[in-house]
Amino acid sequence: MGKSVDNHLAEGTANDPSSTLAARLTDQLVEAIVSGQLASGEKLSEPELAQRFGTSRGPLREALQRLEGMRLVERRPHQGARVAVVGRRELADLYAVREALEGMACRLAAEAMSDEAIASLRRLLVEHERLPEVQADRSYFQEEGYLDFHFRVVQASGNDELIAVLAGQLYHRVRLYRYRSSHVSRRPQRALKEHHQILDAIEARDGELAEILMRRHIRAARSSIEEE
Amino acid sequence: MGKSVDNHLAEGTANDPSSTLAARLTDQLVEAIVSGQLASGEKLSEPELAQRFGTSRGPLREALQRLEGMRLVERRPHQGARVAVVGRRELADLYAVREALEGMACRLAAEAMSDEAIASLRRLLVEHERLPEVQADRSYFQEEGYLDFHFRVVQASGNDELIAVLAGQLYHRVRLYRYRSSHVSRRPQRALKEHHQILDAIEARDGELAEILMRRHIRAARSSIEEE
DNA sequence: GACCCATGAAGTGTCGACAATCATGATTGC
DNA sequence: GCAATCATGATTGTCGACACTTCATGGGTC
Repeated sequence: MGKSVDNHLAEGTANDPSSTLAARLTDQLVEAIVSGQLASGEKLSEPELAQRFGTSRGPLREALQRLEGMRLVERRPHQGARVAVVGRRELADLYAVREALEGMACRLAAEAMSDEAIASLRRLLVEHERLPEVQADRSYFQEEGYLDFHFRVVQASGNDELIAVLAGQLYHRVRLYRYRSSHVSRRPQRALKEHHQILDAIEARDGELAEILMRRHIRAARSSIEEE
Repeated sequence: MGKSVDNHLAEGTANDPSSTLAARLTDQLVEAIVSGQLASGEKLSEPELAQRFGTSRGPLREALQRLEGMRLVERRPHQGARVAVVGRRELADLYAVREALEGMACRLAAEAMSDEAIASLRRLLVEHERLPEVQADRSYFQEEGYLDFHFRVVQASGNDELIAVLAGQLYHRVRLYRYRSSHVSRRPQRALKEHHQILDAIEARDGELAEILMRRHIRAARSSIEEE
């Protein structure tokens, strides 16, 4: 999963025995949903899932609750949980919000990001460039590397509310759509180039430009998806 | 609580017997936290709270989980839950995000809001004007009426992701700060006037202006708080 | 006197069982 | 034959009890 490039989004406390069972279950369910193993819109039976993951309904319900918080599942009283459906409509809304928030994140990151963090992120982009999928202009590392860049920029903004909203909710739903529709960017090299440009602006401490570039980058990605 | 002006934020399924116990508990806890009955940073003991609300730990844990989703409490494994602390730093971050998102909401609302909804919101503002606290320029209806306006504009945007982020998380944290610090706006009449101006721009279908006015409105509120 | 370790209590995490609710299909009445 | 009603099964919501972790207290040692 993590491959050679470390992935900051997926897999949190997956195999940490000191943590709680509910937390591990949450990670497993996120993976199962995002990977399409649990289909979009599918009904999630508590007894069945509990048995499948070898646990009782208690921690499983807690995990479902957390997934509801991430808006990966929808629960209705006395009716159970279903995997969220992220269609074109939802994705358009999602990207509109991303544009506003990540543009702002870029502006802040241009002021707050440390030189070391910038250098580290640059190395990550270079690593991505060497990936065979990208070289062949096929896909951008399952889109996970793509989100990893965005994640780091958002973290560098230093605004905890912003980080919570994007990393805690929106990115999960983006991942849900990407996998479900087996989406592969048709413009990996182009996207990677744009990432470099954005990082250039951040490095030059030009927040205004960084915001403009990021907003355009997200709009382009959105168009690319909508044209499919 | 609701008073004569209906409040769309507080009190969801509070006394709906058909709903689940956990849902009602959630509403009660939100009220208790936002009203300061449960102090900021206070440790929340599950057995104690369960007894106080006359229920078992099961539904109570579920309610705490939901509060964690709203970021009103923070839970740590094997250590329990504490009421979230929203200080000046957090509030500044919060308002920065609000500025970006609600500005966007205004732009969308200018396109999507129905004439009836505009008229209804206008009536709400006129009602607010007649409140004695506002007339005396003392406070703007416990700040709840204030948020109610913002809530309606956001809903009118039609962007479900936006609505979920603002109404599901950010507004709760704003409320937490406002009550905790027994905050009362020192500029209710001014704020109300700005609300009218924003609605004017929406009514004129001028999204660009509506966004500018909303952003300035939120910046002004933020300054007003920071100067206290 | 200070530091470390053991012991106890309190609290959280997990489990299995019961009760209430909803969905499905058969039955009855028109 | 069709619609409404009722019974049945399964699932969700709730509860009480047990196991494990954490924190505080007290005793012992250096």
